[in-house]
Amino acid sequence: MPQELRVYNTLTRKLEPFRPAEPGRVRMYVCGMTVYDYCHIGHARAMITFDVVVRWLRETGLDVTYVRNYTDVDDKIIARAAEAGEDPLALSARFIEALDEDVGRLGLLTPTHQPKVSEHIDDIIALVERIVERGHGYVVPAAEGAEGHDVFFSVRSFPRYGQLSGKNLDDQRAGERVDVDPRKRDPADFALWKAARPGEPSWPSPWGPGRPGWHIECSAMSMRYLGESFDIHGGGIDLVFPHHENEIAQSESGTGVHPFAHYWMHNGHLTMAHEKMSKSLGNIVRIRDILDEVPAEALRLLYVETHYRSPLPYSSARLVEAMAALDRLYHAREVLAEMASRPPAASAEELVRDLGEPAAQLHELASRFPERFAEAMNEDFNTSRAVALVYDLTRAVNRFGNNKKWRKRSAALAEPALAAFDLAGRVLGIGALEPEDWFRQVRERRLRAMGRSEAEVQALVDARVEARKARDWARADAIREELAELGVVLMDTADGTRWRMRVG
RNA sequence: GGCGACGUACCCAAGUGGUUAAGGGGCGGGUUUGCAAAACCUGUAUUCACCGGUUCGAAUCCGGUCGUCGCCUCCA
Repeated sequence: MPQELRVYNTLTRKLEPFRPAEPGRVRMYVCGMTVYDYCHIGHARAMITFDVVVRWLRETGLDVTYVRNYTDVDDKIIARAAEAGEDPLALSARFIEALDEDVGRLGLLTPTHQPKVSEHIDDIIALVERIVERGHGYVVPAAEGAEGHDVFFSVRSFPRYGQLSGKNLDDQRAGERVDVDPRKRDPADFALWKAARPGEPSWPSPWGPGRPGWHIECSAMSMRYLGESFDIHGGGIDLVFPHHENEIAQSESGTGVHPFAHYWMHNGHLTMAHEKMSKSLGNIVRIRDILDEVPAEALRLLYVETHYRSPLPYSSARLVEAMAALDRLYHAREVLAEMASRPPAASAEELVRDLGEPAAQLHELASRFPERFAEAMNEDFNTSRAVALVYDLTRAVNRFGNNKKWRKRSAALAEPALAAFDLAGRVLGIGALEPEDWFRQVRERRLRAMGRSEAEVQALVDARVEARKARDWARADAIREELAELGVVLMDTADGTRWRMRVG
């Protein structure tokens, strides 16, 4: 490894050398989704960000335990279920299924553990009890309409409160926008346990029937699978406050162990026309809808082209650009496949000596790729730089491959280049497909959008081939025009006519 | 009001003290082609929002101005 991995830690606002508590082993928790609706492409950014993090950590040989939860007990779920007249847990189960489907289509790794709140109520109750016993939580009678008691966390009992988000309790204007619950000792106190109202899902507890507050589930579930102190805690930047701040406060108060998590990583938001994309603004694009339009790799590429901490302005035009770039990348992979299919005629060194600059450049870029890639990834997961390396290699391959004779004797040069693409594919999830699979995915989606069938296009292509054989250029060009209107791009090569769908 | 981030070419986006300011898309020119397409070559920022300052040297550090955005309330 050329250099040690450095990670930006929200807690210290600095790049820090990454050193897991147990050498060789990484424990990582990422806040997953509250499952009350279909996931949007902003959620996809968070999931892809941490997917790449896990992939890179594993690539460097670390044994990563990766936990991503489903929050399936929550006020919003209850509200949504009430509207639909559905059981809240049935509703969340439905959206967990949908989420899993999206995750599969995005090509995301399956986390080591995917705990659900509803299956960890005992852990949560036990943690709340510890917090209360240690004097950081207090029990108050339930609000009107509910029976039993609520339990609140006392932020003033935790001196480090505000450390993660850089907030000072005395500077906040709690209560300015929302009325403060008079039962709270401090406006910033938050619920650990909520007494149940009639009809709400509830579990028995020492404080009467109720359910967990919003933040406690992540504390309890991360401890269950990773212990009371672990390496990385991730999530969207919007979770820094209050969610993660509260997680730290309640976790460390309950266990007395510090730190709860060593490295806090937060991904920047996806924005829509300079606006945050969120359910409350109603400007959401669902993952599943986008994946009907473009292959998952296009979305992944769009995401990894920007550093994970920067805001990412989304637009469908950028998705088309990403597809254009992938077309070029897969062209290179086709060239490499052809090169590799021939028996090796010479060593890489001989080829470099005989074929000059294009061979030398290809050899240099391919053989040094792993080290440069590692350098980029080790700098706080600089996928932007890593992607640039892939493009550099892509160009070198295509340049070399423009010489048909060279292709036939250069298996030795193809090998390290293919290994480089494999590495990028494993870690970034781009360029990982077989070229024909990529072109097919684009073709299927575009044809569907145009309402055309492959056979229909093929018939026109065949007709044009006949016209060309007869040297009837006018007819051939007319057919090409017709195909162009369907978004079909033709390529007349020595081996015959091929066609592709235009990406945009 | 508090806290924080950002402003790099036509668009997107790396670079955060010192070789010619990565890379992608687009656009112009060329090679190739029956003509195209694809691919490749080449041109696209003497300059990094603006103004001061520190320094031998700054897109990079400091101060100010303008602008955009986020968090402080549910949010990936």
